[in-house]
Amino acid sequence: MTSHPESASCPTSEKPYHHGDLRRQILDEAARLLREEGEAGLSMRKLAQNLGVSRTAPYHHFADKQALLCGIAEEGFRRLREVVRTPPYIEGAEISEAAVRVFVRRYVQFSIDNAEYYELMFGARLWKSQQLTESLTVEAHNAFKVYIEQIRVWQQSIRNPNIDPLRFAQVSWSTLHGMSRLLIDGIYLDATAINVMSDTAAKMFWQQLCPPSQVVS
Amino acid sequence: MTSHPESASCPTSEKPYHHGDLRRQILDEAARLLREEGEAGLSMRKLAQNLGVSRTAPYHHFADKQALLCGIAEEGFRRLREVVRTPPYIEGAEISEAAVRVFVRRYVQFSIDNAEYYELMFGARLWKSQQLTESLTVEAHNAFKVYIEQIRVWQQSIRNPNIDPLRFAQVSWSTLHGMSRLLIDGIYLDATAINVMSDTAAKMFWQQLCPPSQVVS
DNA sequence: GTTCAATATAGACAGTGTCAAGATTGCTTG
DNA sequence: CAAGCAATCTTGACACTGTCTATATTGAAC
Repeated sequence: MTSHPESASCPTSEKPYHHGDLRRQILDEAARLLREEGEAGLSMRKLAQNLGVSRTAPYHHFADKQALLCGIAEEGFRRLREVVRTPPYIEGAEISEAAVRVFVRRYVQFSIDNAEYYELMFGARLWKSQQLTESLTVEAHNAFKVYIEQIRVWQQSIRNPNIDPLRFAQVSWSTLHGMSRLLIDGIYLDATAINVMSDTAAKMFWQQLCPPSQVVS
Repeated sequence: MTSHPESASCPTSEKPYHHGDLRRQILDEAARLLREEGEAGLSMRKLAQNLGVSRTAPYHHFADKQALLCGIAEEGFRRLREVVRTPPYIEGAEISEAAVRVFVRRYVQFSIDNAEYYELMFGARLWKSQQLTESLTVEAHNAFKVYIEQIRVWQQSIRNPNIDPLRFAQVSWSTLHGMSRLLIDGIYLDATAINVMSDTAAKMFWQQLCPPSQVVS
């Protein structure tokens, strides 16, 4: 009576009791739901249903919804770190305005291409909750550190002692973050202007890093 | 005779059937809940209960929760407009870096002092919903227009034809918005650095508006 | 004084996060 | 190979949410 014909042993058709890859699939499906339906469209129950498991199955992989969101954000930070780290200039060569331009465009593009991650990564939902996962905290601080390091490299390349790397990092990141959010949240609607805006920001950064020494006019 | 002992005429003790000032009180209590408990702490039911009315009473003043949020955001935009509009410099006098500094500090301070409003005003919850109230849309666009107008005044005061007002408005607003969000969302934690950051941003803006024409060193 | 629109109410429904208790499985250790 | 154990999955239950419907009360207009 306990185990009958349809029980298990047929991994392809009938689902086995143990899913095997659930955690991974939860993360992916959750991101998909976020992207396609927004935060309101993501619920633990719908998630479970879409994956064909019971409502409470996800709770064996994430303590609660908050922990799941932390898990998604964590992946986002790993991706972002790669974007920030990849040098936009030829190794060893001096930094240029073009390199800054590439960097800015790359950041903004990342935030748009990974909007559902970005919103979580920097949303009040996580940061004001005081319930951040240990691993998320680590991953996030890593990303920040990489950014500051990047700025420091620029500064040293430029040899401009007037720049305080921390301050410049804070303000420039604010600009990137602000642009990203305004685009993601649907306040800046004109998507065709993204690159122009990015380049304007890059020019502003560049004039900070390397102020013009001559009058042009 | 219509008015019985407990009916009206005694506004202090027994509640009359018609509340009289419900819409106003809903807006205030909602903002209070948002501020003290965050978005998760705001529910239509709790709101009604706190005000001593039935669960569905608020629905006679706001079509749904979304409309209520729009109402709150609308008030925020009205406040913001005043902040942006108030000239930070002596009327008629030429703009100065100090004036820009005042402007930046004022914006950031507004976003912090009215964090619960700011989050709604620029949150995806409203802007991506495609369900903005008519009046909110108007109010928001007004705020944007005032900002751009402000930039245009600066540019004309400076007489720098190299500045494209629209572009500069977009990027500078991104910086202000980014700083505000990072502070509000609890990512930038060091509140003592707010003014320093603001001033760094102001300096960056100023160098854009009015690039130094001489080498200092 | 009657009528009407504005405002308030209780009842009901589907949906949510998540806790508790029990069922099923695969790995480990004897 | 057997037993046991921890990981995994399940159903049941609870309190809470937004919001629809139908009903009741009121202040003001005619």
